[in-house]
Amino acid sequence: MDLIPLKKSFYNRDTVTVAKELLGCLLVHYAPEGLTIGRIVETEAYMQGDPACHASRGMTKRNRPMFGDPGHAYIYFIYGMYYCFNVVTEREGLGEAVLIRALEPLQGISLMQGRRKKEKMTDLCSGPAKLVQAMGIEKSYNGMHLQGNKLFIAPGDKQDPGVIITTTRIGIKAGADLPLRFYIAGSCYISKR
DNA sequence: GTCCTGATCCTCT
DNA sequence: GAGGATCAGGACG
Repeated sequence: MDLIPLKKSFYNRDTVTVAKELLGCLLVHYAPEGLTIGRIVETEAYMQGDPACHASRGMTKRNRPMFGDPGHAYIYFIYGMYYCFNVVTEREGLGEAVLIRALEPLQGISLMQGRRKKEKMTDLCSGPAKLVQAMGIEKSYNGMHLQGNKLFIAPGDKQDPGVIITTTRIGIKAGADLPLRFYIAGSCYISKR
């Protein structure tokens, strides 16, 4: 399969479109310990005017990467223990992003199992904080662009990712009724609930 | 400065 | 199904 990073122009579009088209794409991380790859099976869109979006109340030290160039990573710390991985979308300065919520593990499975201290395939990447752990993504990647050769997203090997289901988002209160969560129908690697 | 909340996950019942 | 871990931001005084 081709492991060529998606171009900046892919991300510099409507956030919902990017969130849908990221489904089926591959998240690739060349870590010192080895290569891990996961197929994106679940995303959520966070947009301007959305109370749940960190950027909805202007720029702060924490959310500054969200206002950067499209195609940058925005990684943020939550609940004192976990990190979530987002990709910045739309034009620079707008402050929109897509949260990667779940992956189907493809390569580096044993590495993921070691990092997660879990054996089951469905326990490796079935949640935003889990996949960050399994992929070995660190907070130092915050604000980094995804066109390099360490951490990036590549087009999926299949043209058609399958049927995309649109539902309301998970685990948030503000804006909970907005249909901004997308996942691949039938995948057993999504974060359920 | 204090207080509260959260785009979570894990470990019990 | 419920509660704890654990900390940075944001709201308020």
